[in-house]
Amino acid sequence: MAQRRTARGLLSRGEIVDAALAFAEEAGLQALSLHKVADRVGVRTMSLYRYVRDKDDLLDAMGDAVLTAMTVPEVESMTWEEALAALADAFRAAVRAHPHAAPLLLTRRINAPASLPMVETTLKVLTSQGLSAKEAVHVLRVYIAFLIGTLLREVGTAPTYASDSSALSAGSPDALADSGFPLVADAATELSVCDHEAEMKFGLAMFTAALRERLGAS
Amino acid sequence: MAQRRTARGLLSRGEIVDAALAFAEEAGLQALSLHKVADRVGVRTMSLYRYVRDKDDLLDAMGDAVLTAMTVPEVESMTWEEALAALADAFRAAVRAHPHAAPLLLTRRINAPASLPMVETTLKVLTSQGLSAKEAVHVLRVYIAFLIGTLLREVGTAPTYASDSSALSAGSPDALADSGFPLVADAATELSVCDHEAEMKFGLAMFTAALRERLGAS
DNA sequence: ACCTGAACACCGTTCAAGT
DNA sequence: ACCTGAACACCGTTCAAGT
Repeated sequence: MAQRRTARGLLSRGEIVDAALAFAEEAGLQALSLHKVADRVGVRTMSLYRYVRDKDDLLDAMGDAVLTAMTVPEVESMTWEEALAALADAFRAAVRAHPHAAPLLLTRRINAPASLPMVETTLKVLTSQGLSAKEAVHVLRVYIAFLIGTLLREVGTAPTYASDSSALSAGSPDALADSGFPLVADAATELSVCDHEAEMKFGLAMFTAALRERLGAS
Repeated sequence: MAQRRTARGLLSRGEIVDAALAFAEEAGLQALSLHKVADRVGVRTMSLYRYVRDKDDLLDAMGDAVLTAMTVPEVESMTWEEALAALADAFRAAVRAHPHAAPLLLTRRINAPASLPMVETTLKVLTSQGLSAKEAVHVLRVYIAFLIGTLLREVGTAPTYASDSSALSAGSPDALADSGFPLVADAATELSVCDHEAEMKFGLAMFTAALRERLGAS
């Protein structure tokens, strides 16, 4: 073991985080343990503690890494509508690259510097349209809340991408049709299918419409 | 122990779920274990397995219970704007009643029948304004994504309601001002404060504006 | 039918010890 | 400085056993 280590060079925080991310995508986040990560990295569990304060610290670092890997688009030459769509796309791509790790950045406190490039660019788009810093922050929060809710739904199809089209609520159309709720029954077919990309586009269109009105009013 | 049991009557799934919810609010979700729940209920760990398949099954039941406790408002006499606001309010109240358990219903798959009353009422409001079942489902999903993202932010101030005003991203205004991102620095004050109720209202207003436009167009 | 004792493999984390 | 062995209290879960 010590040999394999020296052969590969020193252990590092980055190597540990990468191993943890790889493990999470293979086996799921619940299966992740420091013991398993250590195994994968070829080291004994306790060695991790030189690079990682905690299991929680590791989880934070994983979320951070996923967010850092996001490529923030160049928005200079775009309309604001295109820019917001491109930002959403880039965020979605980063999340989909690590669906099992995604909850770490979607649900843990985003206090990471890693989120700032995206925030900065979004604020640039919004303020370039005449919003004040204050208004831009409110609009940013609505935008992010929508993105998080939408991506959580997409990625919350937790176990290993079970099926591509997943229900909003109860499983089968039949269960919904027999639920005893007339409008749910009417919409059973629609409710039991979810095209994540289309839903994202639909929501972005609503968001854009609302923002356009707000911009016009100012 | 057996005495205490028979004195109180039989153990039940509901009693276990209630104890688990109470424990989660006191000690946090990460501290929740079947051993601790059993302790609280006055029983040995293994007794729980007669009422609960799994720890996961218990967590599902907890989320379900929180959602079931939601009082769906009577919307008959309201405008659709008021109805959507009342629904959001009711959902928010249910979530805030169990902030530590909230992630269970906000991030786990909502396949629960418990969500159907709220879905039914929302669909009623939307279709009453002339939306087709299909359109109503799309709009519903945007609405729910926004609510989930927003409430997750509010409640994600995880540990025991640490502070009422919480940051979107990096902690202190100072850290944001020194982040090297000019627009983030400009908005540092706004970014470091978050009035959750006001943000919810702001987002609902945007959602309502977008929906109004969509209704007018059809 | 309902609860328990004993036991399992596994977990996060510590501390003192090796090189 | 970096890694490890031994050990800790605690997990989720099982199985066979009590009443």
